[in-house]
Amino acid sequence: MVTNSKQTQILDIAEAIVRSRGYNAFSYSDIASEIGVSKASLHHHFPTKSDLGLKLVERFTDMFSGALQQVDEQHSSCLIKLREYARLHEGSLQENKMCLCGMLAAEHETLSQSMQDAINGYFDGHEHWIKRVLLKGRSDGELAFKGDAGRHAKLIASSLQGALMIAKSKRSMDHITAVSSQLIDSYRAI
Amino acid sequence: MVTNSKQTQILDIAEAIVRSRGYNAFSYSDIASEIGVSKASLHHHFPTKSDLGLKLVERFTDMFSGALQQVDEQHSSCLIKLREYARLHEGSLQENKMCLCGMLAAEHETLSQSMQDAINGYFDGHEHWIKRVLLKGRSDGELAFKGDAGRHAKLIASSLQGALMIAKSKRSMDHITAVSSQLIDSYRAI
DNA sequence: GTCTATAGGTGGATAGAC
DNA sequence: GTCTATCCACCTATAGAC
Repeated sequence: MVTNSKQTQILDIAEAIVRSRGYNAFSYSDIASEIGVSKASLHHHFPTKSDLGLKLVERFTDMFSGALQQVDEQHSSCLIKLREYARLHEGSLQENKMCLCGMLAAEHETLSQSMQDAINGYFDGHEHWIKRVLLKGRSDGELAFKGDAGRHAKLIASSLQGALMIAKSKRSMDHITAVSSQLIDSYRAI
Repeated sequence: MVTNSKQTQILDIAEAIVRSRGYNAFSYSDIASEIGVSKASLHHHFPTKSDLGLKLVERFTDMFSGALQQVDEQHSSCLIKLREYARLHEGSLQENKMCLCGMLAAEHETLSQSMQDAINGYFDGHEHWIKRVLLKGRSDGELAFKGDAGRHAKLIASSLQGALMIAKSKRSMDHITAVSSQLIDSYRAI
């Protein structure tokens, strides 16, 4: 895939704004003034705001999938995989940004059906990945937890999304690192 | 405090809209059409949107404090207190609504300073309450967890906020109940 | 692909009559 | 306290020239 530089530039700026202020608080005008083109030009690349929003979600989902694949390739330890998963969220807050899909989940009811579906798909993918890591880690004796792995996966994904939201609101790296490291500690065997 | 019925009515409707669609996706016009008054009348009661928003947060914080106080009075078991805390969040989703302050935390950067401060105060209060319950529960031998109670309090508050957000997005009571009950299981002694 | 111009709508907020 | 009328800024989106 060749990265059309103009579209990429638009998506980059749009993503940054949405992740810090939300979908309903951003406009084509914000992007236009930031990259120095007219609003009409933006409509040439993304006819409607919903088109742009959907691309944002798809690109973010792909990006995160790639990151998780890299984690899978670079680490065999499931404890470390889990820690890397948490760190991906911590990194988000260093730029004072939420997870794109976490932000959009809050605004879910105001979005187009296609965006809603894509967002839910994002979370399903996360739960699936975490569940797989948990099961493998437990059978390896590296992770310890009681009960259904799927429920734990939901808990882990939810914790990090909630932690990001609260930490961003408090502008507190301390909050996200506390939650992140406490979470890992809770699943470490021994 | 006598409840001025008109202001209460306005706040009730505003809260319902914000908790389902968010602060930036709601307008005086939405409230006006729902209760059958003009926008100008609303401005008489709440001069600016930010005034209205601040009252919403203050009222919600008071309401939740009252609920927690009731939990403290009605239950001596810290395990049950914790479960009741989680249930307060589950109840929210039954009307397909987020926690007011969770929703506003996502939109935090777009809000007035006074609203931002009030929202952060809400979360501080929660962490404080949970931490106290955790410490008492552990010393009673009813709850079990390793490490700092403050970090666990942050984890618990974050989990439920995140679970609400994802569950609402998926319209899945299953998601919030899974997280809620898994969370309680994790802190139960034995 | 980019622009100017503009349409058509809605946002929060105010003036002033009743 | 409530209304109508109105202001002005901003929104998403389109038309049509270059």
